[in-house]
Amino acid sequence: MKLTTRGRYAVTAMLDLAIHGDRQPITLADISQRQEISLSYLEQLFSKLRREELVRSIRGPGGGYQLARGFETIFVAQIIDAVDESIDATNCQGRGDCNHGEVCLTHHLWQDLSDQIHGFLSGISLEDLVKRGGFRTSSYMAGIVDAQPLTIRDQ
Amino acid sequence: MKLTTRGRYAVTAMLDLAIHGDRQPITLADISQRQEISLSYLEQLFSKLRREELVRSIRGPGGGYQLARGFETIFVAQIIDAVDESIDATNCQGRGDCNHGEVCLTHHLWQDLSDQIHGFLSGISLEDLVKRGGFRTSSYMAGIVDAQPLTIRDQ
DNA sequence: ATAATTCTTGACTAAACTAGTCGGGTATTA
DNA sequence: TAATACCCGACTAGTTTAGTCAAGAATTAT
Repeated sequence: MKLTTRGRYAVTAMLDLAIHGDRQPITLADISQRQEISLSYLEQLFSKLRREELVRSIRGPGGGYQLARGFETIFVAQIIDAVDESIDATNCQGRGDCNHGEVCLTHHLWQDLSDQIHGFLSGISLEDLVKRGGFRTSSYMAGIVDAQPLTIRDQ
Repeated sequence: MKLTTRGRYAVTAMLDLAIHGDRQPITLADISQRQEISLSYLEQLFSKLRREELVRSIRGPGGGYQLARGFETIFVAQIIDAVDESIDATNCQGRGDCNHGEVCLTHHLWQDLSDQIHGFLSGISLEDLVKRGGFRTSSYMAGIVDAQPLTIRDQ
């Protein structure tokens, strides 16, 4: 798993679909305008989302994209996994040869963290996001105060 | 907050200090050999760790680095914050102007995730890591099976 | 003193990645 | 047959990562 702006874009776009796409298909041009994401970039993302069967595409005039299944069965972790393909595992690749052929000192720590994050994001569906208007469990202000850039890279 | 291999290196190096440095100072050359991290790269990292007063340095022969305080009071989140300075908040910078001047659809979601991760890593001290030999709470095999690269970027 | 050791600092770099553009497709509908 | 909208691959500027290199300053041992 991996999480960059790309993943955020994908989740945002999927959420847009979930909100607006209950009847007719939604064009990427619409999503592009509403969410301020470049159209070409959206095309790249949706190519992956379609391959992972999270969305369905309909070509031609009146076409666009739809969720491939109910929004209560699509989870944030799945969306992120679809677009942020986790190419290389920099150090030990999940196997414990990070340090002189043995497991490195902090291997388990990152493993735990990985589990933690994956678990968290696997528990949040598009339905949750739609219904809670963004899924903040605690107060709004707490979020603003605590706001900081956040990045986690690699296995 | 931000988490890359740099953060992992830093935590690994600090853990090495916690394990080996209870009496005399430890040289970066030692850590470099034991943990297979480039010496020059370690120098960069420890420069930051020292500025954040997580370690103390002693120059000259017999010198090296020591933890600046007890290992039960140094937490993983602090180490990562020290080396992975979170320069830019790509989209809304923590303020809610991500989308047309309003908060973007998934703002709260990433906020929650950020809190989640920070909370998790703020609860783990070097002492925890030393005593549990890597801090795996669940079974070892579960970790191996679930092993995947993992990356989270930005606010 | 002076040599060896070890930290200290800054400039530089190859490789990778991100976010995005561009151009040319193909399917479908009006 | 023209317009719409998805589809796909190649290309790119900018940033970041992980690392090298070189010079210097403090401290200890001889």
